[in-house]
Parts: sequence; structure tokens; C-alpha cells
Amino acid sequence: MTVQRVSRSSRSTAFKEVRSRLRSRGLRWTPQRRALIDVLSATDGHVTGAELVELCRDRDPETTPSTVYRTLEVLEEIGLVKHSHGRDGRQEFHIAPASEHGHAICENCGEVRELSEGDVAGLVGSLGKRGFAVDLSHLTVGGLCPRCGNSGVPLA
Amino acid sequence: MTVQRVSRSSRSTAFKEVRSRLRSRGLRWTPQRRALIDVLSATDGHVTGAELVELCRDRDPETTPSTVYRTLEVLEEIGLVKHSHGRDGRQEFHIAPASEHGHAICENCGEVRELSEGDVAGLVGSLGKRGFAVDLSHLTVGGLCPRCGNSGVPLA
DNA sequence: GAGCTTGCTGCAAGAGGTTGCATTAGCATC
DNA sequence: GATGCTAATGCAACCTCTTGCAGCAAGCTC
Repeated sequence: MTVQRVSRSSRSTAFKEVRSRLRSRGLRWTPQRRALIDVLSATDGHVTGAELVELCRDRDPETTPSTVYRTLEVLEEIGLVKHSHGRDGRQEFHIAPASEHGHAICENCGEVRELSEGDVAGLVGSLGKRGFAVDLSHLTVGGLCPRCGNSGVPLA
Repeated sequence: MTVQRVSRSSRSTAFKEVRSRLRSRGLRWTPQRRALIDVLSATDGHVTGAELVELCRDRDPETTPSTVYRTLEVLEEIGLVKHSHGRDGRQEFHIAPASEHGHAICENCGEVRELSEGDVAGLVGSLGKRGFAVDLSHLTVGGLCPRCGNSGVPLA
């Protein structure tokens, strides 16, 4: 439950931007959405849905999961966040980066690393030739990271 | 709930093999396991956990989910089945093939296609150089298949 | 065939996530 | 500021697994 601090100003800038993006689509700006965006802008890396619900509850104990998940859906639609699936298939969210990317997840320690364009170029090209348009944010590969792969007891 | 028919003989061959594989590890052969293997050997492609529970219930309405999921775990341990995660993060099982492979899942129609070694060679090599040992059965990529990508309304 | 060990089952409870529906409340308009 | 449209919320129920535990039974030994 470590939360990275960001400056007050960058946070409120994010608010205004999201608010106008919502409004331009006829969507509404509610306290619950504000809280979630606040939480999201203060977190780093990848967060699971359950963690976000938990963090929102820290701010407002009344928070209900369905609202959080529905808001995340909306935020993904307007391009603010992206979700991918962790090693156990659970959803993980992160603030949308400049470029889409895949993820490599260590099946032992759970560490997530982002894949570079070079890593996936072959796969994207190969599938592209067969007419399959790859969605990089939904490219997940499991395996063992260097630390876990080299140790004596890689898997439980 | 479509179930592919296979010959009686190939089915009972599978039984004997699994039974001995279990016994050699000190594991037991129970009616519930027999039922699940029966179901598995009669299905084609990828099945979700819930579907397997349902199919087992068709044979024995007493079937409980926990038994099915625990049996699937055991069968994966002895190498009979493999699981991967579908587009919504749900578990999908399939009878273990000769070689491990990744999956490409269409985010529109849900179709699953298997990735060839050539498709993933670049990614596996690239990650391998950095010390990450790829587990091919946990390589999943989302996107749009040729049918859905070319149609006028690719996504809902 | 009886006894014994211990792996397996079924139950119940719980976690994470989704969905339907009645109610509430943004916000545009007057 | 009052009104009305409708998006968003909160609740409850549900789905898909997962886990702990007590009791059952597979199958080894004698």
C-alpha cells in the first residue's frame, strides 16, 4: 500500500483535463470519479482492481467496488488508464503511458516488466502478416525473471 | 456446450495412462477424476473451468467445483492439461499438446489461435538474452483476428 | 478380508469481479 | 433557483475460483 507522492499542481492539472474529457462526451464529474482519479494519479506502476478499491476506501470508506470498476471502464474508454491481466488472470491497471506496451510477468515473484517495441516486433509482424492486429496492451508473457530463474528453487 | 465425440477405445486408453501416471506418484484414482478426464478427452480446443464444472455436472450432478479445480491442478502437474488465461482473465484448459505454445485471442469474437514457434522466436530470444525464461504456455496476446479487424464494426 | 495411512472429497466461507435495477444527483435549460 | 433528462451510484445477487477443514475412502500391507 505504498503511495507515491506527486505535487499538488500536477494532480489538479490531471483533474481538469479528465473533467473536460468526460464533459465533452456527455459524461459526468462526480466525487467518486474524482477520488479514483486522485488515487490513480498518486500511484505508480501497476495496481490491481482490488487494490484500487482498497485505496479509494482509505479516502472514502463508503466506496463500492462496482463504482470503481465501472469508473475504470470509463477512464479506459477516454484513454486515461489501460488494463492488462496479471499472472493469475486478475486485472491490473496503470495510467496510460505514451506508448502501448506488453508485459512480462515473473511467475515466481510476480515482478512485472514492460516489453520494448524491439522485443515484440517479430511477433507483431508475424501475426500481422496473417491478418491479426496485435493489441500490445494485451500482450502478456509469463516466465521466470533472472533472479528467480537462477536461484536454486525457482518455483514453489 | 458442444462435445466432440471420440472413439471408446481411445478414451479408455487415456484412462489407463492417466491412472498409472497418478499411481506412480502415490496419487489416487477416483470416480470424480475419472469423470473429469472423461469430459476432457471428449472436448476439443480450449474450455473454461466453469464449462468443465458444467460438463462434469452433466455426468454427475453432485460434482463440486472445488474438486474439479483441484483435479485440474493435479492433471496439470502430471502434464495432462495446460491452462492459460482467456481474454477476460478466466482460466482456460486444454489437453496438453506435444509442444508448448502461446495463444492469440481475438478481443471481438473470442477466437483463440495457437502461436507457432516462429511467431514467438524473436520475443523468446530477446527476453532470453536479458535472462527472462519465457513460459510459452503463459504467452497470451490480444488483438483483432482478420475477420473482425476487417469488418466495419470491429469492436462493440 | 481387515486395518491403516493419507490423499481426496464436499462443504462452507470468502475473495475478486460483474450485472441488473431502483434511486440519486450532475448539469443543461429555462 | 426550479425543472427535467439521464448518467452514475449503491445495493444485492451472482459468477468464478480459492482455501481450510473434517470426514471419507483408495489402495497398500498383512
